[in-house]
Amino acid sequence: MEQLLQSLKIGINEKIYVKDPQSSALGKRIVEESILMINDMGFESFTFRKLGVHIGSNESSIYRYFENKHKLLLYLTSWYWGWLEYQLVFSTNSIADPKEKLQKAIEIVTRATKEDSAFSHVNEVLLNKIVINEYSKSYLTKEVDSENKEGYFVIYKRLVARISKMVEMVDGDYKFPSSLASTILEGSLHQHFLIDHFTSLTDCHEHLAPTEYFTDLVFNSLKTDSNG
Amino acid sequence: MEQLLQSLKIGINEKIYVKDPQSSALGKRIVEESILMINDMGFESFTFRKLGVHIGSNESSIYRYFENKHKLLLYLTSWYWGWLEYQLVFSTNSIADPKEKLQKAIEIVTRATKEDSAFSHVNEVLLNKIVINEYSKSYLTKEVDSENKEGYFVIYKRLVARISKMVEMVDGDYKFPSSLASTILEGSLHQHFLIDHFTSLTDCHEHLAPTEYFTDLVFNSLKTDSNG
DNA sequence: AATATTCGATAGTAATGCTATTATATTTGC
DNA sequence: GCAAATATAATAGCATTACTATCGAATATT
Repeated sequence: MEQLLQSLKIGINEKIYVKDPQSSALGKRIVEESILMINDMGFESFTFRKLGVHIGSNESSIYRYFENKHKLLLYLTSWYWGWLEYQLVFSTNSIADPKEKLQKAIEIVTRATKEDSAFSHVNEVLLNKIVINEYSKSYLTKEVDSENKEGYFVIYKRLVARISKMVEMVDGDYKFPSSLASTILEGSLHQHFLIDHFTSLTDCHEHLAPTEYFTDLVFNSLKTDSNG
Repeated sequence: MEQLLQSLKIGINEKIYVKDPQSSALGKRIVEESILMINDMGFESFTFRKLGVHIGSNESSIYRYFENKHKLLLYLTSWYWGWLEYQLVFSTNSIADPKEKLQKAIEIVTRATKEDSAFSHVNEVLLNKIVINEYSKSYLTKEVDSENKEGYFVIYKRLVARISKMVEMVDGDYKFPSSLASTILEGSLHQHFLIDHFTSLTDCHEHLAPTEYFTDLVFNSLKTDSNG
């Protein structure tokens, strides 16, 4: 696993960046430190000027990598979904039984990221928190449609499509495989947010994870050989 | 219904505004026109200066009603949830059968707002769109916890609690009533967003509304007299 | 008629979100 | 080992944003 991950490069739409941040030390620092800063101060307060000061570099240098902070957020979240997709494919690949496969998929995408895999400059634990707190801001904009056309959300869409297909493999008659898949992904982020800030709005907590909730939700919705 | 609605005043936490916008003509115009503008240009591009120009009033006058545009968003969304709560209570009040009651509740909170009830200066159709596109920005901030303590989200929380209780009335053994309730509310906003911008991520559309999806999801999760 | 209250107008400030230019490193290709 | 290409740093500048403060005029209240 480690070796595989060492050589993993997540393919991100080239239009998202001006210059590939993976291509230089400064680019990597921008990604690395922006994750820490956005996590600490939130996306709204985060600016390229502050990032420049933080990494001892210049604001204008950062603009050579990303047009603006919105694009940086698109980059970071794309990276996260690509990373998650990789884990999903890797972990479910060898599972033949559709139910078991879907169960594993739910587990992968709904669990909290607990360990930084240390194979890159990206801190996945913090990035997971950024995705929970900031992802929806990347698409809740007036530019969604044009950015969608440009392919800025392909990785996320592919991930939903993969889960949707797994749902179909379990129950070909189910009417809402895509809605269910998007509910799992987006709903999981939401439940994790609720655990942190609105405990009264969720039943999930440390010992009853979102994974249990979504597993229950999904397998009660699908007719399987054993229960239908 | 009309008469009841005429006299309806949605009780919004006084800390959200500096001066009650319902208390003056200017206040009402601020609310009224901000809904149109946020809908047109999105919350990010919307500013008090632009609103001032739009309503032929002064920026500083708007600040006498709301500290900043974030508070205005909190006000608008609170108003929306209060309005929805009213409809929920009104429509489910007389229903005795728990399943039927829950079914009705799902219908109320997941449907798209299609008509402006015309009893106030608030355009509910546009406000519904604002909630779909902007609501999560009101809580995905670094200030959530303190604002939650101040009671800025009470209406929304009460709405989730109401639905959660209805779920419990249908199946007292179900382990995730609050998570399910929050999934219905938040997931519904998300499905409506997907219908508008990411059709491949949802199975819902004009003739298969989110209501059908969530009804299916909920009643498959709950053990009821008839199916369990 | 006196007095609050409200509102409009103007001004000002620090920060944001950039862009442009120039100078200095650093890498690389020969 | 040197020149050319490229990358980065430093500085400046600009329009806009998100306010705050002050003052006077209009309006409502008693």
